[in-house]
Amino acid sequence: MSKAEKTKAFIIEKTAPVFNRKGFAGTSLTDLTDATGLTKGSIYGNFANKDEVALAVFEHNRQKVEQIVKAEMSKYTTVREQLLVYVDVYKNFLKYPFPDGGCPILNTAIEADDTHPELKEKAAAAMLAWKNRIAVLIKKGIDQGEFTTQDDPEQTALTLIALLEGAVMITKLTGKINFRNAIMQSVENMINAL
Amino acid sequence: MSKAEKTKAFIIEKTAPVFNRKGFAGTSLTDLTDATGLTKGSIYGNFANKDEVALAVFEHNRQKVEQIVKAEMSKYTTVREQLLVYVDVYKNFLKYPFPDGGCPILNTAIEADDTHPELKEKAAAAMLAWKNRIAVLIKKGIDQGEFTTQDDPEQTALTLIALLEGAVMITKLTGKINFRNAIMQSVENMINAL
DNA sequence: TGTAAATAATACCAATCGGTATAAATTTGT
DNA sequence: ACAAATTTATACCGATTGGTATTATTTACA
Repeated sequence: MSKAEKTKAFIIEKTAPVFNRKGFAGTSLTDLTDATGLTKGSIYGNFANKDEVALAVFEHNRQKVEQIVKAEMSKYTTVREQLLVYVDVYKNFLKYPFPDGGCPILNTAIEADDTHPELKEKAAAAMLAWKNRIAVLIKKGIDQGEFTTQDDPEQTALTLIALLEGAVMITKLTGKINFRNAIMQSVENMINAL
Repeated sequence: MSKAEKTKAFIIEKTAPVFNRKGFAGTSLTDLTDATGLTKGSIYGNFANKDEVALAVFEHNRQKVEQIVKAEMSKYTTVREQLLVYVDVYKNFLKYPFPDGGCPILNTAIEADDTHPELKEKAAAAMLAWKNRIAVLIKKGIDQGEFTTQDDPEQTALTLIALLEGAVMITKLTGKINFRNAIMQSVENMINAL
């Protein structure tokens, strides 16, 4: 890992929480220099522009969530237990190195959908991959005889994601942890009914 | 309605879609003058600053959604039909004068939660009011014997909102209308199971 | 270790940011 | 219709925006 690669990774790591909290438009180059302690010249020596930093940061945050879920899932064998990992991670995200500022897909989706095509595309791809991963898992559960549900796996996957992201949004907005617990209870019921 | 009041309403109406699409940080004063055809002086003669315009715009967009739902609900008598109005409105929002840029509560929640306390507070209040309205409606359904569910009305209300907002987010991000239909089917099933 | 190449810091750029003082134009109440 | 009050437009402010050319420093390789 060369010096440049290290610095690049350093910039991404330090600015990730800023972008995820303030959004792309709300994050200035001064925010980036403040967060890293580096100068503008140094940042622009490693990235072409603000967009490139933001895209790399999104990727970084996305992978962070993916890794947490993957690591937790590997602890379990049944599909049901593995699906319930999402409930645990999104309910107790403080336990994990979850990205500061909340779910990056949700944050990016809302800000970028009308303003930043490149970021929107990245978030959309991440969303589709997420949906497919869950749908495949549910299909596996059905094929293996663990689930008896007649519902379409894709519909269930999308419903699950909507609930998780909705819960994150409502909880961050209102500050009511009970609200998250209530919604997560619904998710749990849904998974247990499969 | 004085001239000033008319202009104020005009500014709010014309800038509402801009704020709802671009967000607070992403909307500049130039955006406001472009959208209205007015000058900076004129806008600042009616509002103290950008924040005041944004707060008034949020209120405007919020009321727009509220009025649509209220008007639709008045067409029905059973609680179940009234709850299903949410499915119809959020599924076929193009049929209605729904705010350009999507659900203002969702948009404001995501952008303002870490950046703009005043806007966050407004969005949080709107969210709580929304949740209470649905919970009261469900309780009414139970008391009148229309619903037989044992579930906590507040939990159901929160789950419903999470699903609606999650569906909006996923659909806007991916552009897949089928995704919205799938999630809305789940909402419908949930309401019909009450 | 010396040197070429890559990286980082400095200093600067035009453009735009939110905001305001003042002047012009338009309402408003009489 | 007229004067007073209000509303709108003009012209400007300092600060900050994203970005860059140049200089200084460090790294990497022979």
